[in-house]
Amino acid sequence: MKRLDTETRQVLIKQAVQDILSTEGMSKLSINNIALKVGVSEGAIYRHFKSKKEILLSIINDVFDNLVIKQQEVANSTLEPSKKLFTFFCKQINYLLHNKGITILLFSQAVHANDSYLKEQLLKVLQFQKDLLKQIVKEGVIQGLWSKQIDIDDFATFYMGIPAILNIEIVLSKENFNPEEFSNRMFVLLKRILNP
Amino acid sequence: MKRLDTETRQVLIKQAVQDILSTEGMSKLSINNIALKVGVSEGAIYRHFKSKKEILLSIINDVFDNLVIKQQEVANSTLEPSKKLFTFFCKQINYLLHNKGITILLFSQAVHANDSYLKEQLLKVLQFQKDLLKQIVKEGVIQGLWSKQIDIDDFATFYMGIPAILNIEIVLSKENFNPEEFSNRMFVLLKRILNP
DNA sequence: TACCTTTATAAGTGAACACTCACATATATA
DNA sequence: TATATATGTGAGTGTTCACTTATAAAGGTA
Repeated sequence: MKRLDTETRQVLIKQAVQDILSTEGMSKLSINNIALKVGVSEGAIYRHFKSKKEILLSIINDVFDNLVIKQQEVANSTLEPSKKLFTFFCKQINYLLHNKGITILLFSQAVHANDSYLKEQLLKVLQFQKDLLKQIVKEGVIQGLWSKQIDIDDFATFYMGIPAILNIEIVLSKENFNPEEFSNRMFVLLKRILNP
Repeated sequence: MKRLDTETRQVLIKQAVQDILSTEGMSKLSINNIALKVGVSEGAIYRHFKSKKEILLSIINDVFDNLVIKQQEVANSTLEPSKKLFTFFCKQINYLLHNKGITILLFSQAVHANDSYLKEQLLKVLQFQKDLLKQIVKEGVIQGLWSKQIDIDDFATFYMGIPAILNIEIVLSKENFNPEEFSNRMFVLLKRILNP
């Protein structure tokens, strides 16, 4: 068997996990199945991660680095709020669609997880995103772009329903699903709420 | 051990399942745990349901009889569309809050389930509700109550995000969560989309 | 070349899982 | 009271699970 250093193996293991999640689902995510997909023995998995939980935590960390931080950059940028919101939204939808395994992990495991620390970390990602969104909307309202009447927290809660429902739509995996179109259509509805 | 007829036992078993789901979560839903909660042996469970899957299917059937049919009555009633929508929405939120176990089952197991028939049945409930909602909105639009510009299917997709996100909020189980208020707040946002 | 660290495997461990079955007995009916 | 049936138990089944361990050997370094 070809030998690879831990860092390379870790990446391959996490890719296998995402692959299994998006094609076979949460219930098929066993160490045995991961090992099969990577092409090594079960024991080899434990050479690079100390437990199954550690693999999932590492993936959540990647979501933070690869998505949430990027969204934070958008929120803190000098773009006008309307453009910010759209970019923020698109980044999220695109990420979810190109990382279906992670989506299932985020929105299903947050509920299903029996480990409280893992659940906590998953919910932290969702909460962080919600807070960034509130920051953007607040700015738009202050600038007089959007209605002062809407409750920003309610809007943010409402907004988070879109990725949540997208998760279900991904599982339904409709053949004729167009992510670009989905983003635009949902954004139209979001704007209808915000507009004065 | 006190003996009860199958129908009574089935109800008790299903209650135990919902109880476990809402307090311990999906991962603790084992036959052993159900039997413990009911106060019988594992074998006794199989006297009344032929498999674990059959228990879940029976519960989904109850959701149809106790919620979806009631929502259909609302949709087909002579109430004005705005009142229909509010009643429809409240029935759903109330049901979800008083049957937290079922909510977790609907929105998490639909994604997590490895059994395709079970998944299908869960998604059928969600689809049926979505169709009823579209019927109500269509009526309101035709009557000129709501904007002709909104895409009814998009609105229905958007709407389904609310119970999906409520599911996550239920798991977070915030102490100061007020269902009545939540319903009203979310409904305000829904109306903002619909209004011309 | 000899040696050492890292990466791998194969064969385990015990626990949990859904589910079965021989057998027991409460309860309804004859 | 005798009998049949429905409801219960407890000790199994085989499978899968996450994880461990003894051992091997690849690959870099001396």
